[in-house]
Formats: sequence, C-alpha cells, structure tokens
Amino acid sequence: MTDESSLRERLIDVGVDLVLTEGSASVGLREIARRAGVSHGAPRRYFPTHHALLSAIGRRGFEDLAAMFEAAVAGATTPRGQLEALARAYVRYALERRGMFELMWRHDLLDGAAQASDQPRLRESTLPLFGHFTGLVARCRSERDAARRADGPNEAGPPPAVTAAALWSNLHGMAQLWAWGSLQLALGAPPLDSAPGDDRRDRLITAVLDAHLGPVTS
Amino acid sequence: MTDESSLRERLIDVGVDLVLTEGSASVGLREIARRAGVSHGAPRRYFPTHHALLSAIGRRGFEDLAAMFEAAVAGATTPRGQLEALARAYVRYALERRGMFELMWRHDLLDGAAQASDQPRLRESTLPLFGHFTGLVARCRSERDAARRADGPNEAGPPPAVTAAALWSNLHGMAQLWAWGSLQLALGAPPLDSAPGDDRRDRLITAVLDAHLGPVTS
DNA sequence: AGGATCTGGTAGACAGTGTCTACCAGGCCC
DNA sequence: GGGCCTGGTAGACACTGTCTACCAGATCCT
Repeated sequence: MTDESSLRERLIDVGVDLVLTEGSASVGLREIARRAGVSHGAPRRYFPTHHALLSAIGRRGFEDLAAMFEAAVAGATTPRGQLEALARAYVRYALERRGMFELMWRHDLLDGAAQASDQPRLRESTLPLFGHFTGLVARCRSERDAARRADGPNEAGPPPAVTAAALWSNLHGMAQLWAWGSLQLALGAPPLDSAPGDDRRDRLITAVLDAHLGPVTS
Repeated sequence: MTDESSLRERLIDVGVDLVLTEGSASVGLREIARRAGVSHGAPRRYFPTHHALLSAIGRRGFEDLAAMFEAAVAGATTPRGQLEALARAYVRYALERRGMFELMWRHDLLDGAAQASDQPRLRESTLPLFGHFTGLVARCRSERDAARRADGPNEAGPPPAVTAAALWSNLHGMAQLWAWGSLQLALGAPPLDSAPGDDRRDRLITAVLDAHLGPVTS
C-alpha cells in the first residue's frame, strides 16, 4: 500500500496509530518497527533515539491539531463564533485522540535537552497557534468595545495577549481535566441520556468563553 | 535514620525524591529499591506492580498539594484572597515540584483499570479538593452579589459548581502550560530583571481570577 | 521446649526494551 | 571493475518489570 512512501514517514504513521489505539505509554521503538515490517534497528537510520521518534509523533499531533483548528475556524464567521469553535475543537481533540494529547505535552519524553538545533523545539509548535489565538481575542474584544462605547465607560482590562494566554490556559486545562475524568466527577454524574456530545461540556465551554470575553451581547 | 519506619513508606519517600530530582520518566522500580537499600524484589511485598508504586507516589503528591492549599488558604481572610492564594499555590506547586505534578496527571501510569477496589481511585483524590474550591467560589460570589445588589440587577451567571470547574480548569491549564514553558514563550521574553516570582505570572493569575469572579471591587 | 506457620525479604531466571556495533546487499559514480 | 554511500539486518549488551523459589527470624500452638 504505502510501500513507496519513505520509511521515515511510515514509522511516524505507525506510531500515531499505536498511540491512538494502545495509549501513549506503550509505544516501544521495537514495536513500531515490528508493525512497520522492518527490523528493530531500522528506525535508527532516521531517528537517533527513541525520544526523537516520539517527538516526531508529537509534532504530527500538533500539525493535526492545527488543521483541526483551521477547519473549525473556517466554519464560523464572527470572531466569537470562531473562538467557540476552536474551544470545542480543542476539547474534542483531547477526548478523541487522548493518547496523542497526552504525548504532546510530555516534555520529559519529547524535546530533550540534547536535541539537535536544526529542528525547532517542540514547545514552539504552539507559538503560531497562539498568535492566531491572540488575534481572534483582540478582534473579539475590539468588536465588543465598539458595541459598548455607546452605553458605558470603556474599561481597560488586560492586554489581548494576557487575555489570550488566560483563555488558552483555560481551554487546555479543561481539555486535560476532562480527558482525565476529573471534571465529570466534579460536575456530578452525567444525565445518563446525554449524547456523546455531553452538554455539560458545552455549558462549561460557554461559561469559560463568557468569563474571558464577557457574556455574548445578543 | 528512618530505619524504623516501614519499608512501604520509605519506598514512597525515595520515589518522591527521585521524581523531584531526576524527573518523572526515570523512576524505575529497581532504582527505587536500590536507593532504599533493599533488593529489587522487595517492593513487590507492598506494591504488586510498578504502577501501584507510582500510584502511591502520585497520591502522596495530592496529599502534599492539599496541605499546600490548606496553608495558603489559612494565610488569607477574604474568600477572594483565599482563592488567590490557592491559585498561586497551584502554579507554584507545578513549577517547584514539576516532576510530581507531571506524574500526578499521568492516568496511563496511575490508577490502572486492574486496580484493587479497596483503594479509592486516584482521580477521586481531587474530589474533596474541588469541593473546598466550590465552597470558596460560592462564598466569593455571594459576597459580590450582596455588594452589587445595591446598584444594579443581579445577573444570574452559571451555578457555582460550573464557575468553580471553569476556574479550576484555568488554574490547572495555567500551571501545566507554565511548567511546560509555553506561556513564557507566548507572553514574550521575561523582563530579565524579574525575580523567580515572575510578575508576568502574577498578572496572569489576577487576570484569570478577575475573569471568573469579576474584577475586584476595591 | 519444639515444631509449624507466617512475615518480610533475597537471589536468580525470563522475556522484553533501547542502544550500539559489525556487517552487507544494491545502486551509483569515477 | 573497484570504491563509496544508502538503507537496512542481526546480534550483543546492559537494563527493566515480573515471576518463582528460597530462607532467616519472629510468633504461635500444644
């Protein structure tokens, strides 16, 4: 099938698959090689160490996440709507691809200190993403300010970058805690008739957006 | 020294120490046994598997965190001040004991599905903590509402549990992203003359609290 | 007192892991 | 055709977690 593609890419594919199905803990170097149909020493030609392969898998995760964001944002028109879609996508990613989400933030595995400097460090994968995010927050707030300027004083609030950082933290924490199962516990038992798209999740998401961007002025 | 204490406790102590100094990745069963001065089979008498020992270490982390919270809350008087102290403690914990913080949320390692049911699952360690949290948020908001009832309509807002969940998520995400290094990147280079108690951190924390609890009405 | 039993630990084996090294088939160039 | 580089194989090494057999010493029973 994908025989013509380079082994390097195939190893990452197999790795992603393994992380998604078996969890992020058991992604052995040898197991990946086995499933890719090569000997256990073969990956070494492309990834000098196990961590390097895991980093590549994690990087793939950030790319997927970015693509998911782009698709989500494209589906909405207003900045607020786009942020909401983005938030939903963030949490959904953590839930649907939990193994990948876990792996992506394991800085003990990825992005080791001894990494060659030709590859950007994995941490910086989040940087353009955050820039996009800050832009949306800024637009969202300038719109709100414009609407408010009519009937009240224009309270300053923190700069957009700070708000964006706070909001991003919130989404990230929500995604992780939800994936971990703590928020379900905290918010009580599920309604039991709720669809996979849990509506407690949606209420929490809108509460978070309202908190950081102000309630929607419909 | 601590020779009289049971080996079980000593293994956990050594494990915590190892996690704090060497990181959460390399906490081998044999290494712990070695540093505790016993043979590599000894831990098995108390922890049937490696995961069980790691879970015990993680549980110790939650106990430490709870103690830190208690101390932080005791230092403040108003609910808002207590929440602020708690927030600071959360982030500080993640930074100062990064290895432990990482370990505590690794649900792939801890709290395995095959765990004996006599021990409460690790996830539920966060439950009383969250209850305390919700109480503080409720008090904080009822105070604010009382102050506001004079000069405006009492807007409803989400129930305290939802606000508490949102705020908790925010603190958690902030702690993790900060520990990971992403927020430092996102907020730009540090002022370079900032003390270890980075003031960007404090500004972000107050921004987060303001967002969820409303700005402080001094 | 003396034998049985239980506690808490030692020591060795086993499969599996990541890393390292030697080797080697095949294409390519001069 | 000989030398060299590419991309991979195969085996060794140290190390890991788990399992099993064994065993010193305390405790208990009669």
